Amino acid sequence: MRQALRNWAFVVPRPEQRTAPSDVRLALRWAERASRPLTDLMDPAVMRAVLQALRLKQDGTVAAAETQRHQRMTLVNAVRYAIEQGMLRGDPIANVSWRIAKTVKQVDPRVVANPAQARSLLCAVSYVGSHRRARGRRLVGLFAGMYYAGLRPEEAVAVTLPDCVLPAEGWGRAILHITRPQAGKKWTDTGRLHDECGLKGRPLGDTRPVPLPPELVAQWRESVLTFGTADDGRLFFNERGGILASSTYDRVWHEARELALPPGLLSTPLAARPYDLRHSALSTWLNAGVDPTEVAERAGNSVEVLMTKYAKCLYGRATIANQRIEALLDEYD
DNA sequence: CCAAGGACGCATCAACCCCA
DNA sequence: TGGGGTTGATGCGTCCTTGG
Repeated sequence: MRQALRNWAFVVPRPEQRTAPSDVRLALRWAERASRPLTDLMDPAVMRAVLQALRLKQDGTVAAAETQRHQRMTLVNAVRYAIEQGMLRGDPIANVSWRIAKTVKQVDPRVVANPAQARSLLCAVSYVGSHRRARGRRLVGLFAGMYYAGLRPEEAVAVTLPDCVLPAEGWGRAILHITRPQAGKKWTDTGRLHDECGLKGRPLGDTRPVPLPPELVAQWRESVLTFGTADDGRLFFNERGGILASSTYDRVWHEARELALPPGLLSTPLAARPYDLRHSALSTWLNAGVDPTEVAERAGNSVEVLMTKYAKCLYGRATIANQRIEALLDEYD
């Protein structure tokens, strides 16, 4: 739905003020008046021009392949609906031969940070912002959770103290069950910036236990001691105790990157985005020889996706496999 | 294997808040 | 009261599962 509404931006003139429901009606009426007849789409030349236009962004430059795909998807759905309503006789898109832009499906190995780089990045996070307001210090644990436990950002943002087992020594555990995807105030049921829903691709109420390495447990314990938790028990929160917006931690991350990385690495894709910490975590585990089934379980995705997505990052696995086979054969020598 | 579909993330600028 | 610190809104981009 959000995607569909987004595409109205191509039709509706950008409003100077917030769009109230009555304005939507006005906009739809305007679109009706300003549009060409639907049947014009049956002319392949017109259809081709429409497809061509969907390749561009509002500023006129070519959009990313995934974005092009989404724009086209929305059009295909609209056309299907028109056919269903008897407003079009045939499928105008089928008449136009059109190649969909190729998209990259694998993780770029250059984004993966090694443990030393990850540690210095996390350390740098604590130096971001003033010490008193602690813009960075408050978020060290958030990023640590993405790196040491492979959490997705929206999972890390939602972690609460009651869901964690944080022993003084050794491994801990967190039970993930809700996430806080950022949707925008206009689109949530509650009218707040974030929605509350179940884990990605799973029914509401489903949970995923995630083991927490000792280094992370220590980090989170310290965070709770220093900053406490939000009213609802969340470990990480903004200055006013609210849910962290992606723009908030993204800014901190970029400042930390500038502090931690030498100029030569700063311009590379190395850990460019917070999500790359998760990529780093998963590829590190796989290369350490952890069973892919176990990695997939901890990460919360399927083995198939895991292995195809991280194919380019798996340079150490063949060696490990060879060693294991050799050891097994030696045993029976 | 690949396209579809939906959910989520990131960049950037505007707006707001807080404190000296 | 002004300016730095911080969060919010929005358009574009990515991740990942499903189903043919």
